[in-house]
Amino acid sequence: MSDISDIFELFVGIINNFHRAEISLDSPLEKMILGASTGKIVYLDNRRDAKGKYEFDFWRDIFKKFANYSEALDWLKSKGISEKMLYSKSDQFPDIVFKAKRTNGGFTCGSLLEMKDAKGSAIASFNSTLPTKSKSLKEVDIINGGNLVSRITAAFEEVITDFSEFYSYQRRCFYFVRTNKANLSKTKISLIDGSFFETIPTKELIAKTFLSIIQAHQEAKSEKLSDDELKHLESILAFLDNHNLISSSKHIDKASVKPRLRLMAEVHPEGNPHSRFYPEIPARSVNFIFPESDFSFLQKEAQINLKNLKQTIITHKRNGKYIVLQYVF
DNA sequence: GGCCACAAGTACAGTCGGGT
DNA sequence: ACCCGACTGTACTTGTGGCC
Repeated sequence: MSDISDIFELFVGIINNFHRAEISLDSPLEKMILGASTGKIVYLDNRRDAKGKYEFDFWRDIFKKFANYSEALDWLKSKGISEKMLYSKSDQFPDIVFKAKRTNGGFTCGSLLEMKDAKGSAIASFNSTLPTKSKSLKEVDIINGGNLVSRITAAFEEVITDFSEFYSYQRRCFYFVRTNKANLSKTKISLIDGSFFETIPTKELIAKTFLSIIQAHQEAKSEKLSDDELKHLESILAFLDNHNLISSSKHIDKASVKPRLRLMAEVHPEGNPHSRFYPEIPARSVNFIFPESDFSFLQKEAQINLKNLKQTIITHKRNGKYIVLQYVF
């Protein structure tokens, strides 16, 4: 499993900015992230607001390398990035890709980050991407049904050799989640390791979803499928692992409308660290939640100033223990 | 202990806008 | 122009805590 030191640094940066009162519990999540992580972002989904609202020019370092704007633009165009894309909001997964570091064997760091902001106490639904503990850029492209994210990331990383290794490198996923943003006495903010939401593999989750639809029909019609038929179905449904192919609208012969399946996921309270299942996470707190298996990393980072942070442990019903670094207002 | 009011959770549909 | 994902809004259902 790759190093999470960059995500830890991001968290420390966010806490420091809270301390300096540069941000508060109701600041935009993007402002919190962008203000704490300069120079390590190699894909940013909302380049428009970053520049317009948070004084963060995603392309600044690229432009610095060229004598003038048009030279930079020519280079970007050669990488498949049009002028129109520079400061747009692409609405793709993820919100942010962090820079991967090279090791002698391959890569480390380079995590993916997705933000979820909700007025109520439930985590905003996952619209198109089922949450997982890790994904490669290749998988990201499949989810998005295009290669915009990997194109921009690759341009930033200046990958020339070993692209396929870079492309299939498994990056850890983190979720920056706020709940109750409308009520500051209840607000909770957490940077959460993706494994918290992945208790069974996505492929299995999709297969079981369709199986459950079939079973619901069995019950509704009170017609039983045989065990053999169900087993056969299960093995067929195991093919359905490509989210993009499921959710794209379907051209059906002779039909004048195109059915469009939307795979959305809503977080069960047991999988929501901000729910009553986890009283260790109080209102008005900012948390970093990561698996116990990363504890050795924490010890390595112990020299970093942690004096304002409380350290506790929560137990996920299915995934075991998670360490929580916590700042409470 | 049961009822009620409100909060939390669930399940959708509708809208908007970016990318191709 | 078309395709599709993110975001928004809301109605309905379930859970909970206070009160009689």
